[in-house]
Amino acid sequence: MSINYAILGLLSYKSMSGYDLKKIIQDSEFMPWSGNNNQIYKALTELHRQGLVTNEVLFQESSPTKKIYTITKEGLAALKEWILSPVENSEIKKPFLVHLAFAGQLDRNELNDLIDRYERQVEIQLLMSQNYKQNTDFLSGSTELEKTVWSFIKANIRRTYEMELNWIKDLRNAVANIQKY
Amino acid sequence: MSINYAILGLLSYKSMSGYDLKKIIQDSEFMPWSGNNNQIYKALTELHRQGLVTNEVLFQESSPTKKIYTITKEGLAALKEWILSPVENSEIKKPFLVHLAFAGQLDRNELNDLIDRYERQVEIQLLMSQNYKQNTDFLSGSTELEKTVWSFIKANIRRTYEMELNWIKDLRNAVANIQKY
DNA sequence: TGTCTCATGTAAGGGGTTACATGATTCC
DNA sequence: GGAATCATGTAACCCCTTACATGAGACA
Repeated sequence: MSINYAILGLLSYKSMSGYDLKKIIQDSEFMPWSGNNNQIYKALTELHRQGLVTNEVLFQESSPTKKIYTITKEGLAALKEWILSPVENSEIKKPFLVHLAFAGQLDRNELNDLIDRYERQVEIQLLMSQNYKQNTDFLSGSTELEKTVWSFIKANIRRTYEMELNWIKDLRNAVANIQKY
Repeated sequence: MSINYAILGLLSYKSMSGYDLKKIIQDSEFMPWSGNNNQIYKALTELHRQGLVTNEVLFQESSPTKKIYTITKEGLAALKEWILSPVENSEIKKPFLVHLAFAGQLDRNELNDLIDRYERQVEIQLLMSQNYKQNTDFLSGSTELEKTVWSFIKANIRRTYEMELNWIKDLRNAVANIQKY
């Protein structure tokens, strides 16, 4: 899954600059790219070379010149083809599970502390994902279908954190009920 | 989070060769490394250089010579320090969510098909994670604490897939109830 | 005065991936 | 005869990350 298709997808909603794309991708929780300059500007150069986007240079007073990118009909076709192509498997990295796997090295207090710290970490992530007022309202605003899928994307993230919090509580109880250490 | 600590952790359970470590890491669902040769053998060379492991060369008839790695007391100290160090945030990459974000490009049938295919994909992943008889029984076998944490690691993965399947069902219902496309 | 935002781009380095290399034994 | 397992290692490549570079205006 290349960032190029995510960029095409965002441009299918609205024409915008590399800088705008960068902010959206960086702030998004479900797009798995950091959105650093190198990625964005290299991707846009490549998409332009392939004729999937065009750009219009916009001179501004009191701000740097920017390039507004617009998706072409070839770009829309490539986007649709990609959306329907096989979906890569999810990748889930939870460093906590690796720490936990070797909890045999810890005493009771140290393990409880590790679990407590992880719980607070996940609570913070859940709060941030809920409080986050996206500057991407235009992305979820147009049709009823689009509103639905974007709300479900948010719900997917929220449920992931909620599941994790429930699991942590069960883990803590199970650990507390162990007699011998 | 470096693979080096995962290797130290595995060696804290049992001394073994790079080849053994490779198989365990490749087969494990929660250790986020592919476990290719380059990673494993480079990590072992580095751990050896740092004095965190020692190795013993073992000549065999009818099999290649192998090196059995054993964790040192410095290695155990480094491992424990790492387990108690701050846990990195989880990273969750779900390419399906990116496809879904641009579902506005699809008609009803195409979207339903996309959802159905993802559901089957997750069902298969859930089945594989359940049916998987680990050759790492020795890892979960020693103390009650270790048995508990390893069963919770498995449960975490299982619950992740179950949550996803529930979410897919809700998504399908919500999409079906949309009148206008 | 220093930091933030806007705006685009480059350079260096680190980590990961696949593929190559060897060679005996076992299984189909 | 061909593939898989055991076993260790190297080489080339790609992607991603951080940091550098420029420069004006706004805000504290």
